[in-house]
Amino acid sequence: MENYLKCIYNLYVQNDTILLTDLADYMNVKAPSVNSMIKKLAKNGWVKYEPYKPIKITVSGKRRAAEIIRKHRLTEMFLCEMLEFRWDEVHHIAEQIEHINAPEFFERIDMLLGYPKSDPHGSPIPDKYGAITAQAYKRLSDCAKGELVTLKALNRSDESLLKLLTNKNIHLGCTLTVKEIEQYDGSITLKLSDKVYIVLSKTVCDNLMVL
Amino acid sequence: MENYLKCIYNLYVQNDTILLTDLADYMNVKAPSVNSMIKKLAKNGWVKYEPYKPIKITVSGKRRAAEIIRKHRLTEMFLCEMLEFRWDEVHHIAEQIEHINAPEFFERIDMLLGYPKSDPHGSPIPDKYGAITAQAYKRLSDCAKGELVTLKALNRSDESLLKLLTNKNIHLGCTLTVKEIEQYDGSITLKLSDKVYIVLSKTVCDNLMVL
DNA sequence: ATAATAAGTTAGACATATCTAAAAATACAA
DNA sequence: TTGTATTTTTAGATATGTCTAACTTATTAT
Ligand SMILES: [Mn+2]
Ligand SMILES: [Mn+2]
Ligand SMILES: [Mn+2]
Ligand SMILES: [Mn+2]
Repeated sequence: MENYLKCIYNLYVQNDTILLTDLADYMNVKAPSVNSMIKKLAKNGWVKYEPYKPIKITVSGKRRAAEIIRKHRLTEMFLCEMLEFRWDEVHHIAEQIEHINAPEFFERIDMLLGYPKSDPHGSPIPDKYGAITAQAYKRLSDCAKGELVTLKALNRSDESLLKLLTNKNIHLGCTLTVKEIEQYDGSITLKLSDKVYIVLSKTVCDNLMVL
Repeated sequence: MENYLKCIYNLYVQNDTILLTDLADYMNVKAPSVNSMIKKLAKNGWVKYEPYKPIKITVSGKRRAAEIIRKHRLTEMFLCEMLEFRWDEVHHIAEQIEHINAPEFFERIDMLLGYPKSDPHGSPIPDKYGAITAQAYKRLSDCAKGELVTLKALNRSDESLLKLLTNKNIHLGCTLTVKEIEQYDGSITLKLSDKVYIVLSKTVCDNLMVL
């Protein structure tokens, strides 16, 4: 249920109402599984369900989702900061630890980390009341030629994207100058440092959030 | 399955063969639940099962149990040492985290803690191959009048026992002198420090392992 | 040795979470 | 508007882990 709710929340951020089919795709289950789970979530008051209508997350659902996302992101931060994992190694562990029911545990982790505001991928960590501070970042792919920006967060942090970025020496906080934008496919040539130039595809740049 | 196996291991330490009924009691489930679970554990080669015979844990079962116990005890140690939880607060959290499937996670915790040999209750932490170093401690209740001993471990670490000890200022490593043994009920008067004398019941002393 | 008690097993139920196949409702498009 | 495609739902199966009630086997005591 927690994984469903988290997924619903993520889809909701992109689009107010959610198609059962999309949820099934993201969860890697079939439509009937989602259909029956949604009814349970609705019973808990976390989503609004009416037959044949798209799914809507409720206020209490958002709060509940934020709790789980908070645990996930605090865990990822803990793994990177305290246990020195790389940013591409933490997600699958956090995916498990986020379900641990022990508020004091996450409170202590939070304290130990000095109350971080974002996770190792730049995503905001909800506070313990479920409030998430919106980030005013823009896509690197929306930047103009000549702009100098700082990498602040990733949109989706698939392991393969993280590895690609690591290989190219790109990390949160690094500064990028847009040198060239290819009209044909939207790929961007960036200046990373003094003599280091790299080319990133549009697909990659869509997922890099900068300021 | 992991909780069953851990429980089987704990019972095995006390008694080579295990009664299904005892396991049911410890697991807080009914006999038919144990009966069906035992068959699954047997399929995995972790226990030997023959109808109407007592349960025997196999070598591979012991190794598997030790893995889980290792995760449990490392977690408890981490909670006390790094997150500053008290020894009576850690068990229920460890009971959950022991099921996390992420060997690298526990390796890092182990490293961060400096490869501890025992948990906050003095129980030995199995190494990553499942080997447990036996402890040569004796019960405080088996000590003679006049003996001076050090508290090394607890036999069973129920939250209520831990709280009782904390209230009386007794912790691992503290030295105790046996001053008086009451013939009637086996209760013991101990000298804790210069002018601090306390009385502990036989039941408590049975669970205090000393050297 | 027999009866009583304890321990273990089976059958059948329920809850959870998943699936496939088929049916129903809705949306879209010619 | 009418047919096609998409989305959602239902029915029925499978798997896991639990339960109660009833039955069987083993142990213990007289
Ligand atoms: Mn993640
Ligand atoms: Mn998860
Ligand atoms: Mn414990
Ligand atoms: Mn457990």
